[in-house]
Amino acid sequence: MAFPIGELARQTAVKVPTIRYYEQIGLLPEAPRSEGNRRLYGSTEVERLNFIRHARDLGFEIEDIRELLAMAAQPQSSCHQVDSIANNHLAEIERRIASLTALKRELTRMIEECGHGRVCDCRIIEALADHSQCLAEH
Amino acid sequence: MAFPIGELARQTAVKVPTIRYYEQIGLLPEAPRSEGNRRLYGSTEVERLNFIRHARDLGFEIEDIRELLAMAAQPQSSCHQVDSIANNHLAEIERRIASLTALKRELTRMIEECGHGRVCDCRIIEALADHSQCLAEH
DNA sequence: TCTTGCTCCTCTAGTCACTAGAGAAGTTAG
DNA sequence: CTAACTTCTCTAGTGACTAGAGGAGCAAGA
Repeated sequence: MAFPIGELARQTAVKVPTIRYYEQIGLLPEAPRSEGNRRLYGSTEVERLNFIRHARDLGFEIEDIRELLAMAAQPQSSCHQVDSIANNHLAEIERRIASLTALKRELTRMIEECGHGRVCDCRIIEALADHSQCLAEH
Repeated sequence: MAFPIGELARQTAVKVPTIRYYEQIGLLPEAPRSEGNRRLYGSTEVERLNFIRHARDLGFEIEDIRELLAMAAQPQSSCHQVDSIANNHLAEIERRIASLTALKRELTRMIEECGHGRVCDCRIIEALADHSQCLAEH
């Protein structure tokens, strides 16, 4: 029933030091200890840690996850707040995609214009140096 | 001709503590000082800092910028390395866009399935909790 | 000349989410 | 009994800044 931290790490694909870190910041409750002072876990912790890992994979921040866990613990309450966290996160992701796409366009253009010659003619260096080329102005 | 750090900050839109930080890590050379120990700058520093800021805006890491600056200082050498840094960076950006797009898809699906009712029926919480829904399996 | 308010100085510590490493102690297999 | 492995605690490092304390310089107005 009870297994040590390495086994929990294997079952959830979360590294051992990360699990200890999550305990330290209170994302996981303090684990009961064996006689030899090792942390002991059960299936509840596997579930909780999987929840955390999945949310992290999706890019949620630790504080978001803290809130999501608190809400998941109150199944009778409205999921309006859950929805709002997820929607905020989606908006943030969309912002990041848009900004990265703009960067990609600019970089691609810079690279295409580079004649692969000497640095003194390099369009990449030039584009970076030239104040007037900054992203804000596109 | 020579102006203080605040003026450099204004001209380049880089914050004062950031400029001092760049000097500390050697991205900017140590500035000469006035009698009252204030850093003094000229147009050379404006150009260098604009280059740095633009590269940072484009998402280049400090170490990349260090290399780009070193190359820009040798205008007779080949720009092959410049091209390679830019291309690596472009590939990294494309990876990030792809990964964010996958997250967006997953999040959108989760949000759409959420019936906006109680937490006990919330598809978002469920999707996060459910081990089998993890991204790796898509 | 004095004061007010701004800018600047150095230094330390905090952010986020871990990751690395040291040194000691418990556990398991042969 | 020993060797190899896992676990323990603790500290410090990562990247790229940001915040704050406490003190000094400087420019303009009364």
